[in-house]
Amino acid sequence: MLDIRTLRNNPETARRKWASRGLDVDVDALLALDDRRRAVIAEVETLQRQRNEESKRIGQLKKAGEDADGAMEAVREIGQKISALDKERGEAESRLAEQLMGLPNFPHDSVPVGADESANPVIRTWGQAPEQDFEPQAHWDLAEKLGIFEFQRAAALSGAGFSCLTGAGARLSRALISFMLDLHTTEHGYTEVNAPYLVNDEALRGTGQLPKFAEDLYRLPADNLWLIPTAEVPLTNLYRDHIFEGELPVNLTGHTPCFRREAGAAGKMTRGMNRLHQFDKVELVKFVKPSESYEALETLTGHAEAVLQKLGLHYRVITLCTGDMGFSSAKTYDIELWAPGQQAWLEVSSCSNFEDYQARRARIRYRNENGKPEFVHTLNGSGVALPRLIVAILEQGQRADGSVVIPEVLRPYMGGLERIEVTARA
RNA sequence: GGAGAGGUGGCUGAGUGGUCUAAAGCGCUUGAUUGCUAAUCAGGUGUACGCCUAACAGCGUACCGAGGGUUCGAAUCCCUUCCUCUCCGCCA
Repeated sequence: MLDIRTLRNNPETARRKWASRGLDVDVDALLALDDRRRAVIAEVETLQRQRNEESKRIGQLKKAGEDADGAMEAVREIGQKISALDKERGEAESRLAEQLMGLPNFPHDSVPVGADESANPVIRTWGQAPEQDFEPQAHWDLAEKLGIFEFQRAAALSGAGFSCLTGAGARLSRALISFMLDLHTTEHGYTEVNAPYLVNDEALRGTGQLPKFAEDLYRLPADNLWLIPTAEVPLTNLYRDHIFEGELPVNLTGHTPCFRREAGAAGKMTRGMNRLHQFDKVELVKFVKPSESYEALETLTGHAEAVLQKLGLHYRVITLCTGDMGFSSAKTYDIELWAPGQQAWLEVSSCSNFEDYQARRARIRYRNENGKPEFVHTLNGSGVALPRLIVAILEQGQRADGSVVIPEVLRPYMGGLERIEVTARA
């Protein structure tokens, strides 16, 4: 959520920032609503002051044994005015808050302006495509031969969009989770968190999924809870309503499954493990002072890249343009892995600086140099998502005979296994 | 799931209708004093919003888990709800 005062002070900037995201926002209407809200507040508070003074006087009169009936009647009338105006105040405040909650963050000035993903610049590429003097297979074909996925059986349980890893596939998944968590906790300075997978409305409002994106989420109506679409939600909201007292920066990492309805994904690349309703992910979350957040975004992105570098995987980093950025973000880098079997780049991580947008919604603050509470900046990024990482390991690591080489850093987590062989299926 | 107890300022904890603009203690902080430390004394010590501003200055309003109600007036009475603790039951 943005600060209404920012809009008040710079309405033109606000219009321009939202326009760069393709939104035409009626800023004047918002400001008019804000004017009315403040006028009502001033009126209510004046009346409340009168009531306080008069009530106190009534108490004194009664104590002195004097007649207070007239005064009581007068205060009763004030009270009636207050309740009428107070209702109006509540309406004005909640209407303004709802409207602000529904508006996305401002893009940072360094973000390239563009309409859609075709305007996302590639800012660096790491490694190179493996030399494969054969026609590389897509992972869904490889998986079949390796006997490590059970798509059909998963679909029988839960429908399309669910995967089931078996044998070396399941172990690979577990190995990757351990490897990534170990890396982030021992070399990158993150604290590991094992957080709830079910959260309430308030948590989802804090990070920006609600109220606008309910259709992307799985909901449990009997308990009024939602399945998390990313660990960002529980990890960031761990510090909802908190004031940090000098312990910043705070860095959290955690592995969770993620649940997404993918309501708008019809027709997109959904074969194999490219896009699932449930997948595992290791997430990175940072709480930092505002002055440090853009430096922290570079660091965080580097931590996600380190995972891929240690695994020896070819990837690239792009900057999302204004039209392609997520709702709450001020600046986002996407990391994409090369999938030779599909001749495609697959997004495995999205690293964002939300500035104070989430912090204001979730009321996450710290004490600045003057001891005054101020909103922190929050960041997060996948470090990284499992399915597409496995896709890239399989497709980049495949050999002519269909076997797949396990990256060296993973072997200790795989009981020393060096390759997954085609004969693996029982 | 059943029975009971409880949620008050950074912490402990008083407060059952009108100087509560919340006692006291601890912590923190400023100053004084004693040659250092310590001790003692005096003062200060929350958050949000609004008004006014050069101001993180001043004035005001709200906030005693949350929401609603009664009342001239609510931390205090009533209702709803969330959470915590204890005991019992069930259970990985």
